[in-house]
Amino acid sequence: MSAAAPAEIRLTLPDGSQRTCPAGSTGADVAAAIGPGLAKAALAIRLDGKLRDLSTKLTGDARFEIVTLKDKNEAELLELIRHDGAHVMAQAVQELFPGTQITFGPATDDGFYYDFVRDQPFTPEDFAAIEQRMAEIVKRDLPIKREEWPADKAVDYFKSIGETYKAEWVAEIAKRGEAISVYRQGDGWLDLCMGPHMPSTGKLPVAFKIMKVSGAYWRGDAKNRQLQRVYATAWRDPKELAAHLQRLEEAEKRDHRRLGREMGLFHQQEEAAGMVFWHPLGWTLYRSLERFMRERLEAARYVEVKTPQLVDRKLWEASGHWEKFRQNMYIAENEEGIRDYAADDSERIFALKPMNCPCHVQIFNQGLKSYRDLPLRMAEFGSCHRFEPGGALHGIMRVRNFTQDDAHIFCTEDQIISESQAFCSLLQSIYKDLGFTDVRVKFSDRPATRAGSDEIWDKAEGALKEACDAVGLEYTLNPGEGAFYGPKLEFVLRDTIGRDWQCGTLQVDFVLPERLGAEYVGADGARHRPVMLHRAILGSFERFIGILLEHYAGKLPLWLAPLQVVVAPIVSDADGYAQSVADQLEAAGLRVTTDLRNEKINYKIREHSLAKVPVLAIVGKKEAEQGSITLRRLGVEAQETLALADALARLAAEAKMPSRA
RNA sequence: GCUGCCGUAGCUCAGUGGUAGAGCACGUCAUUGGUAAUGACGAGGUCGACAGUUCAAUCCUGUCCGGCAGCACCA
Repeated sequence: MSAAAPAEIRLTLPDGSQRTCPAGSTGADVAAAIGPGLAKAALAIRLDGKLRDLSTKLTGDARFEIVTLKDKNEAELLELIRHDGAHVMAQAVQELFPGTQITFGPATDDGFYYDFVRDQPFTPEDFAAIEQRMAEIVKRDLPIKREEWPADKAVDYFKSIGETYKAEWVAEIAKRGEAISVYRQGDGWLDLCMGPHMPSTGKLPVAFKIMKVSGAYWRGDAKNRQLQRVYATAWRDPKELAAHLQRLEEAEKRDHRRLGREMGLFHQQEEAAGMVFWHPLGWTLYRSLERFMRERLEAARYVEVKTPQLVDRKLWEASGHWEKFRQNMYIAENEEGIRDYAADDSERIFALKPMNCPCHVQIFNQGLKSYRDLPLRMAEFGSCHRFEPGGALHGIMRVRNFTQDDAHIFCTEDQIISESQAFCSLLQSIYKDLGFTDVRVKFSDRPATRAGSDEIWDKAEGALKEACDAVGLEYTLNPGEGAFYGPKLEFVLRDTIGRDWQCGTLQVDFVLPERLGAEYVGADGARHRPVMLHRAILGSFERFIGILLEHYAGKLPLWLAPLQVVVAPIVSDADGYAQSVADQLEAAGLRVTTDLRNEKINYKIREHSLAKVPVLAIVGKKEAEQGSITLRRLGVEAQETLALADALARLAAEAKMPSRA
């Protein structure tokens, strides 16, 4: 501390009041001065809005806040708790399993994990023991103290205790010139950490649970050694923990794989791993979505095409996919001697298309294009095959055969901006109609090695940003993560349990037109390269339907529901009337069936409710006599008896596909 | 692909070194019942595949296939 430091410093508390204390006091001192209750509850302080250790020495005037379990900044508080939790778990594991090395242990959205190095795998049976030891460490109430160490001391220390990964990491931090801080928990155990932390292990709420263990690569690189990642969830109190576990259970109920079975939409089987067998109802849903997309694309002046599944490798060589993407491609080689005729092209090798772009360029290249033809928006619901690694497959969200709502916009450089804007606005309108307003956008800009001049990149990056701004989409930056052929936007939706899935995308491409020789004649009479915008809104029908199912927990909006109405008579005397009601509903454009089985109405309601049929039309003697129907909505006990004509009109209106506003 | 776990009836799951069980679903019969399960009876499985150990394997071992979670990769 410099000699000029004032003897007294002034703290401004959250309520605006001011308080003075001797310079060099700690947060804990101030808390104690305010009151013993607060001193006990204090977990950390906030100095000018920044979270700090309670033991931080106060050296100047500042806005000052004491953080307790009641802190209003829930996210920051939880992170503090979880970060401590990670350390407590690490200590517990090292006490229980000597010889285990520690590496990284950050907080996550619902808890924390820690990556360990240990030859023997952790098993779910170990979880209880670890939890118990953690609770014990909490009970020991070990003081947590920050220490700043010179880098070489830290390297030597971690090496001396066999923590080679920590030593490696310290060396790296030191190289960047950053300070090395360690947090000591009790007398012996310590971990390299930036902090902040709570003052002692006793402050950690015993509201954590170890959830799972899995492999994870050191520094996130598959070439490195695989570590064991132990995940835990952690909360402010046991009630919150219980609520979280409850949420997970609920999420499981809306898992798209489960709903797909319960609703009779699709199935998958090992003879076609990573592919989808769409059942009649599932395919109806698929087609509704397809019809919706087709209408929107037509309104947005796209033209639709269809291109081959199997294409000679020559095209993939020209496009660069053969070199860059071959390990993900299904290659069809001709087996010798299986045909009883001589095939002209038995020597040739074909591959199932993993992407549609090269095929679209082939269409573009037919006939000489003029600048007057641009922008040319070429759409295809293109079925693509990619040999995805087995561990990546996930229901219908990550498959090996999927159908992209793909399109390529061939345009001039000057049109990038307007086309990007038009696309973002189309995308946003479609997401909105499908019920998604919480869309994450990631913007990836120029990577270190890239094609195209800086000038063009400036233009392309600017266009993508402007397009987001124009329709009010906020994005986060992924610096340097763009493709080598151009910058991109990724539109990400989140599934039930918080996993993110990329759906839409917009990519500017300066390279493929070049590689595949696309050109147009400009106003100047000379030939020019068009720019290609690769874009998708749903991403793939398969993934998007999975997201839709989870988003709505199977309770799809009426226009998307594959089976919209089931007409169920209460007694068989009403069968004839039920059939006539169904016929009229069908004539009004609804997807409807009857349930004439000899079952009680309770049974029928239960069954169709479980199958997520949105509307049940119940008819008994009363309805048959009055010419009415009684409607029951999915998940709603209330019923409503309407004149048939009214019901028909109402349901038909409700079942209308959203069209361009 | 990597790590861990898993694969028994259509589904959800018990179970055992001596070739298997429940609930629901399914079929038959009876029941005509006003808003989330009517009852009785019946049929269903080479226990994922292939090898090995064993007198004997659904169970133990190995390999493969598939699934789940995470990592890596990706729409």
